[in-house]
Amino acid sequence: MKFKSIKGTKDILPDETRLWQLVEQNIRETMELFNYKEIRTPVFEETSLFARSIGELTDIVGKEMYSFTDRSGDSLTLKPEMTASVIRAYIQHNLGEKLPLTKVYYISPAFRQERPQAGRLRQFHQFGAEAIGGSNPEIDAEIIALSAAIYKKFGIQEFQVKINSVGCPVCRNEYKEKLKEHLTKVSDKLSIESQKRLETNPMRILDSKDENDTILTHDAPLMMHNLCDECKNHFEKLQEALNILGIQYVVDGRIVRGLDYYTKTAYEITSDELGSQNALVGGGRYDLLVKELGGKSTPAVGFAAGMERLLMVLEKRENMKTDTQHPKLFIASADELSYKKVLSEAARMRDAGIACEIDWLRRSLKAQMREADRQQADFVVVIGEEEIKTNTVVLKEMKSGNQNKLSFVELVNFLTAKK
RNA sequence: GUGUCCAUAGUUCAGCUGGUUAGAACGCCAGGUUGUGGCCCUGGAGGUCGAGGGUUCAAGUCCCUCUGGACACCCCA
Repeated sequence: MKFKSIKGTKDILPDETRLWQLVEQNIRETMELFNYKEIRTPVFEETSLFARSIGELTDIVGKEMYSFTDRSGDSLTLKPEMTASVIRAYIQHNLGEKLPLTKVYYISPAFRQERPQAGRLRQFHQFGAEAIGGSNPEIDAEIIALSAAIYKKFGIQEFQVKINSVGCPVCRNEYKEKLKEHLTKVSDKLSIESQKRLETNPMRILDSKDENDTILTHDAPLMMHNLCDECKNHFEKLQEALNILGIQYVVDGRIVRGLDYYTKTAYEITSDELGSQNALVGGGRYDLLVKELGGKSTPAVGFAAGMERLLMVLEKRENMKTDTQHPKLFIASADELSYKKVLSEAARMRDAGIACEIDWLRRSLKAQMREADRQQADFVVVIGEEEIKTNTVVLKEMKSGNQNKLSFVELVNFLTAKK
């Protein structure tokens, strides 16, 4: 085969789009229930936007982003996530001046050049929300509640909300030293991967998948036990708010974030029904990002979730039957001469807002009936010499097989009433 | 980036230790009373056996490389 979709990308075929539309619609409804408004940003941005937000040090930049140079020599990047783009738009359009608290949501493709595996593609789709301009822990709780509400709307109950606090620059730096000191004592017993992490990102050792690492770090200090007064208070108030909102959660001190702009609340929603990549949602507070990207210091909190992962969970339950798109009426022609009348009737139906289909391949009547059945048309009319002469049609209801005679005018009225 | 497994019709798969024109089911097309679908019956189309090299008298079947897929590690914005 000459052309194939790029590694790690997928076509969403006509048989699948109905489900996607339904899922998107449910996400929108829930977002709007919480009064978040949709924002759409371009698929590509200046590379430096992401380099800046992610931090040039990590090997994400350059290694896992789709970056390219355009003809004017500018380095551009297909967005690997939405938050940076949303914040860029927030700053660029001074959204904070119109509204002290900006609440936006998105559904968007994103691109990362990683090795594909279960729940991981190179072009994937994210939905998420950001609340920009508020520092109160109740907003963090709302974001968590909103993300959980979306899964509940789909009837998914089997997920875990795990919360943690990653502190702020003040308490986190102190904590990092303490952690490093602790881990260095057992460094020779850690996995090779974790020994490397001790240099690059010691907090990641806490969520290592190596069982032995987990045992070795069972008494390691956790950020949540080393918070400054302000962060500690925020974390307590968050839990209070979650209790009021009736959100089931567990505190998991091993949830970490790799980037410095994250502050205080960090949370994940995970599912056992996914593979190794078991996170449905990742989110939290990022009070330092707006300023980092050139805006004025503005607190913000948000979440991002994977569409494909949501669909993976949905596909495991059979109750997700979607009503397939189908024409209301199929107009068959009995003979070659009547084809013109079929065309004009189809146009008349569509003008009247009645979804209709005809046979474009000039097949036999039998084949047309088969086609009407396959298309799941509710009704079929056959137009031939007789019908044209008498100005009537026989309307067949496919489900029952019943047929009755109508004039062309009555046909439109009948079907309009059936809409 | 690393590892394991995999790659045959549109789809799901069969093809034994290498041996004549590569099969099945479903799907698709056409017929089975000349103006009526589903079920059933009959027939048909459709495959450079992922690509390229090699071993052999002979390769879908063995070997190598590449590409792609699945899963895990890594990474995780």
